[in-house]
Amino acid sequence: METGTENILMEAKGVKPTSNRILVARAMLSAIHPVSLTELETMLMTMDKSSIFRVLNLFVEHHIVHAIEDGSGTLKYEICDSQECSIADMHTHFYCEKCHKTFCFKTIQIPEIDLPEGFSMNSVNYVVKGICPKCAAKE
Amino acid sequence: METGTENILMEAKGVKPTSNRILVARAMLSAIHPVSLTELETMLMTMDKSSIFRVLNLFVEHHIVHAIEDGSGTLKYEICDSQECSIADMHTHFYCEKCHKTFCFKTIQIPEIDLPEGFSMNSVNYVVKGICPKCAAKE
DNA sequence: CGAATAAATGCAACCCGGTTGCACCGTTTT
DNA sequence: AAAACGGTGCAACCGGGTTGCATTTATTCG
Repeated sequence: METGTENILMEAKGVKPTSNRILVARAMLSAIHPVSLTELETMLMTMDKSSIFRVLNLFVEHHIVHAIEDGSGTLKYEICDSQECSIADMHTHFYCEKCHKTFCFKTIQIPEIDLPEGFSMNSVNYVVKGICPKCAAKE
Repeated sequence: METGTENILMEAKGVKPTSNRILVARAMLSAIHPVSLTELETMLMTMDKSSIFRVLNLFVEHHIVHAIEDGSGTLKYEICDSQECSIADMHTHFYCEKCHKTFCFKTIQIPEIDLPEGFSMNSVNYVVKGICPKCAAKE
């Protein structure tokens, strides 16, 4: 298999690029919206759900992808833009309640807040729910 | 049964205060943290899970309570403070990854963002994940 | 190189939160 | 009092997520 962006991503984070992992990474890179486990399952019919699940978890641990809770009830995943994928890199998401798609507002940073004394932050999730332009037009 | 805060809440929103609904409302008022369906189930052992579920959904529809996705995978519910419970009233939440409790930062408003053209907002969810003071001290 | 070891994968089964269909029961209406 | 309606409990279901285990694939080491 040819070495592509995927492998660079993984090797940079110390993850061995197995063929399955490359498949998952490619599928995610080709997706426009953040994808769910189930979506990946249908995209990668050669792979078992549990394998995809484990690859995703591995990726999350190694900050190759991050998980988004968009309020649909199912987790969505997307490739981290930056090497760090720290809180400052996290962006806002939008969940359309009509078409059930999740949008990334990559240009909109999550506004920071001051936590009360003693609380320490690991991650932030900022999701706006509403209607996307396409669905609004369909009315 | 004595008329209390619960009934006023419900009647103000046009919801008939049945005994079960009063039970759910009381349980939620007595809780410190936002509660899940399962937690309510153990608090109200006389009620069936599906009944609690339906009461919660009814309350959400009538803006008596709102649902929070704290990233634990299970929905949490809490009584709305204000009559309106509009976006401006929504506050920030904190999910402790150690003790799995959800905290309300009622004083911290969710910072607003400008959505791209065409997107309309119905609700916002802002959740910070990390470690709470109690769990940090236990180390 | 080939055996021993470790890692990755597929399969099947499971868990659990959420949800629904349906029958029953209590309340309201006429 | 009968009919209509809403609320409730029960049981069953659904689907996302997760795990145990056996098998395959890759890696290490003699």
